[in-house]
Amino acid sequence: MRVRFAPSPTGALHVGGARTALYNWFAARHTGGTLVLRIEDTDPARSTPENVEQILDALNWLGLDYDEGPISQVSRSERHQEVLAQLLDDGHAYRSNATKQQVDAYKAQHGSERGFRGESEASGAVRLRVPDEGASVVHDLIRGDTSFAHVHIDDPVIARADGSVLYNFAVAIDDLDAGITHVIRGEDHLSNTPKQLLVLEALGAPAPVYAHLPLLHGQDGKKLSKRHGAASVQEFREAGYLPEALRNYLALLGWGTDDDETILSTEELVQRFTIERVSKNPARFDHQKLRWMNGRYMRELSVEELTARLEAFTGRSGLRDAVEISKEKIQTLADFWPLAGFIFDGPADDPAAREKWLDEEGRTVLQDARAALEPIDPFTVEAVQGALEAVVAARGAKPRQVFQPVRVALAGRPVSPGIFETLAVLGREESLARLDRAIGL
RNA sequence: GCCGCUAUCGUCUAGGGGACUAGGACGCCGCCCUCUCACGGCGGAAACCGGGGUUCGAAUCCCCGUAGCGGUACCA
Repeated sequence: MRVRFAPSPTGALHVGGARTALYNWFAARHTGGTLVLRIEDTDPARSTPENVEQILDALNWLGLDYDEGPISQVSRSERHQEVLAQLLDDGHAYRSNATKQQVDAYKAQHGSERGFRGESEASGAVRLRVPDEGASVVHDLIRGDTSFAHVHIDDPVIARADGSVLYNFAVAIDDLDAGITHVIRGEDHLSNTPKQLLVLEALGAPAPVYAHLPLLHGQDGKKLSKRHGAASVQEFREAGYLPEALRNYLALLGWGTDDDETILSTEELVQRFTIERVSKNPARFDHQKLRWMNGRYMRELSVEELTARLEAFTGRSGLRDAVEISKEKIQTLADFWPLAGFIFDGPADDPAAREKWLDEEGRTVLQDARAALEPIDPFTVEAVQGALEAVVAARGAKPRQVFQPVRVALAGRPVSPGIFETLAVLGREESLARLDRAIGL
């Protein structure tokens, strides 16, 4: 099996494109086949080298490698011109100066039962001659056979007047030359497939097998875009998601196993993936489920590994102890600093929390707590826990009436990792200093 | 408008004629655990788009309708 991922460098790699890349990668790795990366840059107005770089970067971060490429589509223009000349020569294509208005007028005149057919002229854009009779059938592994009657298809422009080729032509030639056996791409390409089939047929060349993936939508059912929050792979990376979690989530958007397993490692995904099991209906992207899944993946990492990722993500070092006591409470890498940053940068400033927990009574609690903690050595989780529980007992208070003021004194906010663990990580000196500062307020 | 694709809980899905009082996951609700927030455990509410067929029997097959989406570019 030879498959390809062929993004157009007109912007960042979006999750829809990433999902397409992932499925191609699964198909190739599952069968021991080959994945070709091709950059569809035939639109000079929208394609930039920066975007190519960004796409390559995103694929790399996602952990998707390829066996051939990246090859630029424009780099193959010599070959494209050769085929174009051949089609012009043997009458499968012709030049035409017909404008959009003329095409519309033609169709208005002939009704819906007749696609546009132009006259051969000496100059102009190149159009492919579509037969009046018959139909092109797309053989699709996901959708079965879909038939498109030729009478409904306009003679498509396959090259601009300046000679540069267009997508529906280039894609057919490039897939053919690359020996692509299975074209796995988004469903938005299904309706244009007969035009590509017609190019191949004019050449007497064989067609690949297709697999048109259902599209991805935002939570509102509309096409996924910026309005839905993160939409590009880069944005998910910056939002603190793990590539392995994103792979798992994306894999399940349009594909599932017969036993409906949810957490599947990349190895399992490769082993179990088959195109035939891809769903036919469009899927909505659910950030909440991704978040949940990302949390699962983070908790499965060792403290060492998670620390390494968090240090890379935050650009800080010495995070290990803080990571260890925060691990169960965060779902993304970005959640860490808001939760545990106070350990390094000092208490956060939360007036509402101070007002609620560091009132007159709260400060007497802190004095008791300070007195109980002061003599402790070594300053371990067990030791501080014993000391604070003794304070609770001595005051006849509810546990939270003691723990919350201490928490706010240390963290500045009412939410933090476990209070005993936090004390132990901060150490005796720093803990007492923070209590003193809060008492003095 | 025309052409095409699709249609199971709010969302992702399992299901491919009888195993369906329709299963799982996220989310939601309740309870438990508990120093906050989480994590974890237990329980609950929640769906076969509508109408015709085919069949002894339809979520599963066919047709029509409806809805959503895609295409209809000298974009990809």
